[in-house]
Amino acid sequence: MLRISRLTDYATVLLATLACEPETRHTATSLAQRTRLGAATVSKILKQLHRSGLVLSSRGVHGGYRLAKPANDISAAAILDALEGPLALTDCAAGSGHCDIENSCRVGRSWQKVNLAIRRSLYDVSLAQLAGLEHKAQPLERLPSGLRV
Amino acid sequence: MLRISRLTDYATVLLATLACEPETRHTATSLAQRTRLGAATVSKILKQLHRSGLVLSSRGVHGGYRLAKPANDISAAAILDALEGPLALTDCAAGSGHCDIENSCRVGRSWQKVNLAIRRSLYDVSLAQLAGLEHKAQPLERLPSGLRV
DNA sequence: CCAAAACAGGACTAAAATGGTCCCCAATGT
DNA sequence: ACATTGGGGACCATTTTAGTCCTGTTTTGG
Repeated sequence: MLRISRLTDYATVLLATLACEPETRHTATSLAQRTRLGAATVSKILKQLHRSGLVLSSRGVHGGYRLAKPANDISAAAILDALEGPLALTDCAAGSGHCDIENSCRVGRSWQKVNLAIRRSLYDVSLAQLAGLEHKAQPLERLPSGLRV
Repeated sequence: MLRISRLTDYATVLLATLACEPETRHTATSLAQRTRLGAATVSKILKQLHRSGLVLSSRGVHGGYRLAKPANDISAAAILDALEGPLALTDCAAGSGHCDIENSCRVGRSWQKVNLAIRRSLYDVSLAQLAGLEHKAQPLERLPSGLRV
């Protein structure tokens, strides 16, 4: 139940690897070797992370990827968002909205609260923590306006 | 991202409907009409809820379903568990365990913390709240031993 | 004792999401 | 130039999901 996709899991591993050496450039190939994931898959994920602004990239002979921000400033929620887009817990919450049922709509509203609670949990975990680089607990970026889990 | 299945959403609607009249028996057919969901689908969900012990059923001419417990004692987590089984946020966490990668394992451990935080959020929402029958906030059943989100 | 009403269990199928691979293009540095 | 590396998709196989249907079983009432 309520699982994140495998790609998102991989993304976390990749980001954690980057977080260990934030200064150096890492090519998709080298990251694939380190993590034992398929090269094509790794590349795909990194592209996505780049689109979402979590990593910086440079092309060419000495190109590669590195974190766009300190690992402390990247939340689990941001990683989830990057890979799995702005979906909500329920269809109803996603907003396309043809919620015929009176009763269900009350329910739908309540799921939003759950959404929010979950999202808050995700915001409270940083990449540094996920990577085990944690030094001490530290206040993280706060929930922005749009609330979707 | 991180969405619950549609069936689980339906289940919530059904349970909310039952919660409105906890004393009376409701047939699958009548619930289907009230909620405008397919009769077969509703039936399937109710059977599952029965297997999980969230509703009581009786057969025969005047049979039907009703809540097994007060709506305040049914948590969102219990509903999720009933419909989506004991899966975890990540494969790694689900435990079949051939986590080759050193790095990822550290990550996997950390996802567990996130799991726990999310699960706690889900335990703190009752069916009564989801159904909008809430009177006042009230301490709910506490997290049992097994921790999986 | 039979028939109708309801639930129980599970098989089956169509549709959608997921994960993985490949291909061709653009940039960069030697 | 050319080798290297990322960028953007298309594409396909597999799995998951959701919905339906069929064949019991239990209960009640006539």
